[in-house]
Amino acid sequence: MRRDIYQAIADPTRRAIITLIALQAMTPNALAEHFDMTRQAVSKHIKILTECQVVKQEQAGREIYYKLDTNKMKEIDKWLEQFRKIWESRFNQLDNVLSTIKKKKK
Amino acid sequence: MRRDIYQAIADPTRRAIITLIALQAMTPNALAEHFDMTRQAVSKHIKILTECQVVKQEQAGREIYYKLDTNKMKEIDKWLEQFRKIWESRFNQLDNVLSTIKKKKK
DNA sequence: TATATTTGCAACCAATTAGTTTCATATAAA
DNA sequence: TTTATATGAAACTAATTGGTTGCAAATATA
Repeated sequence: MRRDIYQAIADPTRRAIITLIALQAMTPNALAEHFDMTRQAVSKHIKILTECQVVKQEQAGREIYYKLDTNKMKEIDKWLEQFRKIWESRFNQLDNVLSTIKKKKK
Repeated sequence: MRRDIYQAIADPTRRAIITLIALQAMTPNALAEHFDMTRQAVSKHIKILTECQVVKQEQAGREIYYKLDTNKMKEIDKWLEQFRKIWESRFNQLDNVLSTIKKKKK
């Protein structure tokens, strides 16, 4: 099983979970209310996010609050760095201008 | 079939392809030489990247040069924006300091 | 023209994924 | 103590994924 941050964010439900807990720590039950699937399905996503170290947990009695661990998100940001240089370059912008002109001519 | 940028970058081979063509446009055959799999397998990855609009192609006789279209990469960057605010915040940094102290105590 | 090269596509297959239902355990509340 | 609630884990399933081989079409080269 591949368990990395890229695989973690590949699923739309997991991305939604990440966004939700980024705003505020939540229990699996509270999270599940936001989705049209069983609590167990959501829990499986949480498990994957935990394995990928995208979330941290905090036990409070029988409840478990999940919150975001931003370190792995930074990893994606770091990977994007190499492309940022390209899309910020003048050459690339010129390329975009040219393709816009092409589209207008059609 | 889900075909979005997040699914596109989920596979390590596809991420490698993206990095390679970001440096210079390449044909499928040239790309395939970098991987330990058949040319057809690489071509299938290229097809997915095309469907996700991560790559653009340029025909040159019977050869097809694939190059990166950075627009979709920007989309990831945009999604990360909401978390950037968190990991750059003082509160989060304090949180990291505290967890570092905890680890040291162990 | 005959042959070689570059490419995409279809059929197939094993492993993985994302969901389900069922169940066990731990904690809280009556 | 009994009952309700919160959670995780296991077993199962259908769909998807990532690879393979084989083939057809288009273009280049001898």
